Amino acid sequence: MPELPEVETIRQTLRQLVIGKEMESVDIKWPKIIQKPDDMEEFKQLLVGQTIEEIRRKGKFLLFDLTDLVLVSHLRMEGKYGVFQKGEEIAEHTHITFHFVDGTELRYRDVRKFGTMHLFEKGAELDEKPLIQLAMDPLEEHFSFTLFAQKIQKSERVIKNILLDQTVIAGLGNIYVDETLFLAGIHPLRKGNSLTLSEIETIYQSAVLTLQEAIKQGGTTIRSYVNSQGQIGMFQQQLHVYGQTDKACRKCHDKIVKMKVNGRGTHFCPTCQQL
DNA sequence: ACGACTGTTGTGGT
DNA sequence: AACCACAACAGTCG
Repeated sequence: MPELPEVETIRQTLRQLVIGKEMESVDIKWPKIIQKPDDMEEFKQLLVGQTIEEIRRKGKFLLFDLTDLVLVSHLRMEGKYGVFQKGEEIAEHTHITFHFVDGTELRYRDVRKFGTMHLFEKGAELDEKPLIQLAMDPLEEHFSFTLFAQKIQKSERVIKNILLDQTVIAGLGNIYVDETLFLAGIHPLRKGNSLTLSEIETIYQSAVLTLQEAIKQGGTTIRSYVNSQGQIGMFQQQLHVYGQTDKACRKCHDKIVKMKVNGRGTHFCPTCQQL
């Protein structure tokens, strides 16, 4: 489900609901979500008494800064957070519940159970999986365009695949890669090593614009995404290519085409994005 | 009714 | 290095 704009919206909505809250206990219904530590009892024990001080985001990861620890959470396809009063009805597919001392609780729901959580000592989170290989995300202030361009220009892979690679640029998923390439006017099958510096610059700027606008709209809801307050996103109304198969291109009125690239559905305008 | 497809990522084989 | 098939799951759509 969520790509950078959805995760950022979740971060912003969740912050207001849980900052300053102290955990009393944790319930785990689907242990495989907990990747670190290995022992789920240890995960629970470590969290007791920890207070949520801040929530950060890196790419599609949420980082909960706690008193002494950092909880790194990836929502994969369907992960969601919500805050409830103790005793409120528990929605289906609720797998993890963080009980706070004030009687509220943070619940993690995930229909497909693909999400992951890793718990680290403060400061260690960037030196190990899953964050160690993660590239910078394009909304970071010190994003290195030079490094980004180098990685693209020495690659034989097609640009669609490169942009989905979180070790090259973090935060883009299937929706925003297709939208970024449309805005940039670049065909998804262009090889990395065929792109000029100027084209890569255009791609980077298109990504930033697309992501910033999507965040303004609270993300994209295709079928199930909601933020931490249960609200859907609005950016789906502004999609130019993703999910627009056979519709008229909003720029040139040619038909949007869908094809498979590396197993992923890929949408583009054959007129605006030529090889 | 059933296979194909889905906003993600990791692994193992070639 | 990089692609493919497949895996983890559950729901929806044609």
